[in-house]
Amino acid sequence: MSKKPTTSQDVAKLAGVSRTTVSFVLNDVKGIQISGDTRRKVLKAAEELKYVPNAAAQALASQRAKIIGLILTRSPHHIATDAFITQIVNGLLGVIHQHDMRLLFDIIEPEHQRKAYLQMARAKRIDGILLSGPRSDDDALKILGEEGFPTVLIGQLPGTGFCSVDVDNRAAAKNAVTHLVNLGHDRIACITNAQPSYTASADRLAGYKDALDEAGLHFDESLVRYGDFDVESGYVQMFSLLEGGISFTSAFVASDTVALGAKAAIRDHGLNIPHDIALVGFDDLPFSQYTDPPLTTVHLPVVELAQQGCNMLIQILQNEHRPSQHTILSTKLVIRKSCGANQL
Amino acid sequence: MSKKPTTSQDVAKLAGVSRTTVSFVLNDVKGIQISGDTRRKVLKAAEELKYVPNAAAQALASQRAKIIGLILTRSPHHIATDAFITQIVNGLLGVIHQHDMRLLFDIIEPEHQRKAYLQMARAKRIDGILLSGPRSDDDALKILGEEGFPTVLIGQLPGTGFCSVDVDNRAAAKNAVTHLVNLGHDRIACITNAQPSYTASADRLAGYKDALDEAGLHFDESLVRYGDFDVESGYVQMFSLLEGGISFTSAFVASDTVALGAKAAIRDHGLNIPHDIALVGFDDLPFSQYTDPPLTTVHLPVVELAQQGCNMLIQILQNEHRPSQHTILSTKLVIRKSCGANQL
DNA sequence: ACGCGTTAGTAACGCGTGTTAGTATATGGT
DNA sequence: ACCATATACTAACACGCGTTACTAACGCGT
Repeated sequence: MSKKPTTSQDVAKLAGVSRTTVSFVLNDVKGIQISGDTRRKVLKAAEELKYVPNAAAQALASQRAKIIGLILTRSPHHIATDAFITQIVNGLLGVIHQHDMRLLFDIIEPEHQRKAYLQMARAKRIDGILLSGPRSDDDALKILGEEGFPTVLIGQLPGTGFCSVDVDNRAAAKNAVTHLVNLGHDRIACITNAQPSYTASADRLAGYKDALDEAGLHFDESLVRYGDFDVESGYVQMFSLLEGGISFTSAFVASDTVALGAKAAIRDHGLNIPHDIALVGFDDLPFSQYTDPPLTTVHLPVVELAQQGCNMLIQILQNEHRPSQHTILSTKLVIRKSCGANQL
Repeated sequence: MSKKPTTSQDVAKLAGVSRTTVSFVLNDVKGIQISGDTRRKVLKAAEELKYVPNAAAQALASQRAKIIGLILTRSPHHIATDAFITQIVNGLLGVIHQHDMRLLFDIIEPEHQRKAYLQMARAKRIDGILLSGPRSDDDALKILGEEGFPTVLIGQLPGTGFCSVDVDNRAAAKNAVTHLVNLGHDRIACITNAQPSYTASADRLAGYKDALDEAGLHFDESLVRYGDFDVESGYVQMFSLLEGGISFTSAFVASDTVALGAKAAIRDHGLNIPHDIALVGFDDLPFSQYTDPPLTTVHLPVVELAQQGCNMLIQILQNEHRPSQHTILSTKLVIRKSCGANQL
């Protein structure tokens, strides 16, 4: 059967030193003198016994779990089609591994178990939290802030003291819509990526309005629909627009995933992209350049967002000071064929 | 600043009982008699102090971390476009939450840090491992088996004693290719989802051969290409086929992601799907029904795979016995338009 | 011989919880 | 009146490690 795992005591015994010395050597503690001779003995013994320190004991003694938590606050249904997660996790793991930490991943439904990540924080199961998709009506998050728990938002929550990493959704959206304006469109529909309680969603819609304003175009409420993260919502909302009786020649869809659904609806109406309706998305998901026609969209530096957010968090964990930093990464409009600009 | 977190000792003091009693009450220990009166006192005190047990201390004392690890053994590059992860995680979290556990997520590059998850297991950072994409040349995995660490594979590794959850890739591929045969195709190309060292990839290719055999068709090596998880590889390999000089009227691409790239290559050659080339994919990713034309593909019950795998793992963790169980879930061919069967 | 700093190492406590073995009080049977 | 048994709780140890405070030995100048 499975014998007892080896402890640092075993290593100490084999090396002929005290457990303290083993700890000093293996952790390479500064300001402590250990002769090269015993150092080698300890390392050899540890190697021989294949010693791996017990994570729980280490965490308990050192008060650091060496785990950071990535929390998404969306319903599982919305997550299912979210192509970001993969990229976020990817960016994160790179940084996390560098610091010899691990990633605890969880999805919290805003309605149900809002306090789940509060628990994890209080239980010290995780040293810090990276929270994607923060919502203003999240009181667990508020408490986290009051208790001073190391937290970094991917996204933003104005008026709170949280560190955050984000893009300028509003400016990016404005830029995308202006591109359509410049192509001669004056009736531009809009489908958001989500309900407006998500700040990113509200900001992108605001950017859409900004572009219309600047172009002197009338903002028509009946050309606006609210997506809900997933492909179906894009299909449904675009369908609704097309049946709405209000004509339009182009659409800004604030999410590539939602745009995929919108595209299908346009096709099912026998219309051509970009000839009948020019389409611009948002996010630049991995598959977006392979749709037919390839989707013009706003490139979101997701991997960098995750990396910088993670670096910020780790910095907070190391120094105790926390300057309430806000980083804004830049986006870029990627012009492909769905907008009609690259026709030939 | 942040005051000291409350311990069970604090709860005990406030409730006027011993720490032991607090533990008994909060853990609802069976076979121990506690009067309803003190039980209430303890619960009230815990509530009042917002007591949350320290995870590390619990883990150390109980020898159970209440964390299960999801390990993917692929390079980050391959992960980036993997649309499965989201679904796997989703299925997993549902089950994990039911058991009051958490998910540690990690991606291990086979080349570099193969032993990383061995470490996590030995450190008892995780109670069990769910491993997706097992490879036969993974010696860390072998050791895990020898040490009897609770492990469930999503996928298969014949000849080892690991529990596993999988689909019958071979039969599913055969079924998909037979569908093309029945539509009258006799020159059917094949692009695999990955290198053949991944068992799933080899199995799907074998299924392709099976279908040809059964139909009395000649297996032509020059109609086979090897994909590499991502969209680009599909583009490149389909390009190679089209330039190969060997004519074919249909293709079985053993991954929807790879098929997306293949589709783009076909389009860039000015060919029509399904008229010139009928296409069948594999996986049924969320976006596959929204491609143009919608992709005929083999539906993989990813969420169920994750759920059943997780249940299996938790069962192993609870009972000590481990029957080396293998579950095979069924797939289903989803016929859309890319194969040409639903033309009208 | 003595004092003093430096080097090399250790004993012992604390982290916060689970759990076993044991104690004190009430209950019931003869 | 006496023992046996159930009830309701607690003292004390264990989990494995980090870390502080302490000691022993050694060198070196006076």
